[in-house]
Amino acid sequence: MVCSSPNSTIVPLFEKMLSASDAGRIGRLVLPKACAEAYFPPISQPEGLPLRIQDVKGKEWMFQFRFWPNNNSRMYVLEGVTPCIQSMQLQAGDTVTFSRMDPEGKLIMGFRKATNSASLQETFPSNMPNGSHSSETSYSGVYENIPILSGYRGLLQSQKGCSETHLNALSKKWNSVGGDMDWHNVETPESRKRDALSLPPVLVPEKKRTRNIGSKSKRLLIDSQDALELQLTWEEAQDLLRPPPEVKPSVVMIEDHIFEEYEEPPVFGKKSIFVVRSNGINEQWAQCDSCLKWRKLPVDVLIPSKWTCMENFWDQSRCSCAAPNELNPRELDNLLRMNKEFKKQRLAAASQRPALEREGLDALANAAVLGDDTSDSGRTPVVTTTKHPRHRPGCSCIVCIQPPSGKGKHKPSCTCNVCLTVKRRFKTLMMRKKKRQSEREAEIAQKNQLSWRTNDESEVDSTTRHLTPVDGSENEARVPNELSSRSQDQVAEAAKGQLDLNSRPDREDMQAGPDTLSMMTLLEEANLPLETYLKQNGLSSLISEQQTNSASNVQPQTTTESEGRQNEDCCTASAVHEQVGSPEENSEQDRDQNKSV
DNA sequence: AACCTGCATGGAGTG
DNA sequence: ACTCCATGCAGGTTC
Repeated sequence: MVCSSPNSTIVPLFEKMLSASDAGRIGRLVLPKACAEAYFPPISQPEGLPLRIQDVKGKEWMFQFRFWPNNNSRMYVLEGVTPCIQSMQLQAGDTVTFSRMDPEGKLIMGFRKATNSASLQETFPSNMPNGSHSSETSYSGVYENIPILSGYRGLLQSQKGCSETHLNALSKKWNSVGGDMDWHNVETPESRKRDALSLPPVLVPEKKRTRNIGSKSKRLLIDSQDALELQLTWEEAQDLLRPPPEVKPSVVMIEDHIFEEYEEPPVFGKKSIFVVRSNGINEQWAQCDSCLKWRKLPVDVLIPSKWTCMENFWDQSRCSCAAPNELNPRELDNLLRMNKEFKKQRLAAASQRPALEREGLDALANAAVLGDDTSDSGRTPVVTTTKHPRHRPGCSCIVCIQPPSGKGKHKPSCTCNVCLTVKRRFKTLMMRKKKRQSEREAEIAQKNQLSWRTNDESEVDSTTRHLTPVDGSENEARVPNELSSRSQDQVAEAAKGQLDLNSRPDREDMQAGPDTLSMMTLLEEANLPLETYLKQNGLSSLISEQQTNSASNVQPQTTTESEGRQNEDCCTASAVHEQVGSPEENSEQDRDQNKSV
């Protein structure tokens, strides 16, 4: 098991699905070029250099990181991986992940078995002190996959082959509306058990299929609308996940948040409908599998996938299929209609989310959907709070507490999670805007300087310099510090207050360069007056609050720190998002330099 | 013969 | 047209 000092953070770098040849006996793991160049030490000789990588059990492996010249390019490989692959019992189709422990810069290798419920058994380094965990159980690991597919066809595509995997990793690990327990899933006998219980690994007996598996997740494109539907289907599936009966979770307290950890995989429960009566009373309705009558249940009960009136322990008068239906046809119709309507609206809203909200305001949009839905209230407005697994009326997570359609009665001084998040995210937007401006200014200044500066290499800025390929000997000497120095640069960058607290690392468009549409949209949004923004998001009640606050500009660092504690969904991921930005850019610079040399 | 090493080839995706 | 990368394969080395 990987252990780190309390001040260490584990930064997911990239992941690679093992091809047949990667997992084969040759012992060569082909690395995505961009990832190798961005995250591993630069090498200028084909021989490369030895790389020490620790696996999740704490075992250290020494691989040869090298490249082959190939078509005027390079093909990066890790040699000698066979023992490690075997140790992890990996095969073609499984995924290995590479992370870095900062500030030591130690490389860490994890893996994920290829199954249909992949992230359930993700095995990652534990002990991520600065990482974020939400209050969800490990079931949310499944949910974590959803954003990856959520309407961003480009997400699984290559972004120069690198961030594809990176994003994937980040989004799985650190994106977090639903929380993140992947990091909990350290290799344990229990997780092994989970492996055994999960769906079988993708079979890869034939060459053709092997190619498909190996042929990069980036090629598994998915149409955005399909993805949305898939997401909803997934979400619906999450509603059905229940803790296994008779299994007591172990409760862990981390930074005042209670985490329930289950050793056993979830079981499927029965779909039920939640209703809030006009008098404010919550109800849960479920349908008997035998007589198909609907029965009212206490809101907090979880029923198994097969459920009949006989098991209606909460209402003795209706614990038999012979008992009359509690709902008249009209009520039932209304109930079902509302539920259907809700789903439809959720789909529509998801596909029309504005760019700004894509930035990370999904939760707010969901709130709007919920609100619209309730506004369409019949006698029995349906308020489904099951935004992710096991959410029920009364749940106080950030998703469930959102005000209906933003028409909430939140006061300017409200300090609820939603209000804080909205305020904070607005501040982030403003910070970004400022950052862009200062960058532009710096750029102009730099251009001016270049006009009189010579091309003396000693004047190349450190970021560029440390990524410039050097000769082998220098390479070797630099190895131990290379990664950590990079990470320190990144940390320093983050410390300058350039964290994007709104970042959704799972969204490729946010990871792409500043010239992407979404970034432009973001900037445009940032240029909007706050009032406009708040109104757009139905949070006009916050306007006055913001006006009060705008005078006192919050220190970025402070924001970041408090963010980490307050908000489980964006801080860490955002930090990483920013962090990876530079290596990637640097990598590009590096490559350009290579060509020019 | 089996394994290792380095390069070549070609499918697939991108711009 | 170009890049990436999975995999093939020839030649060398080791058992």
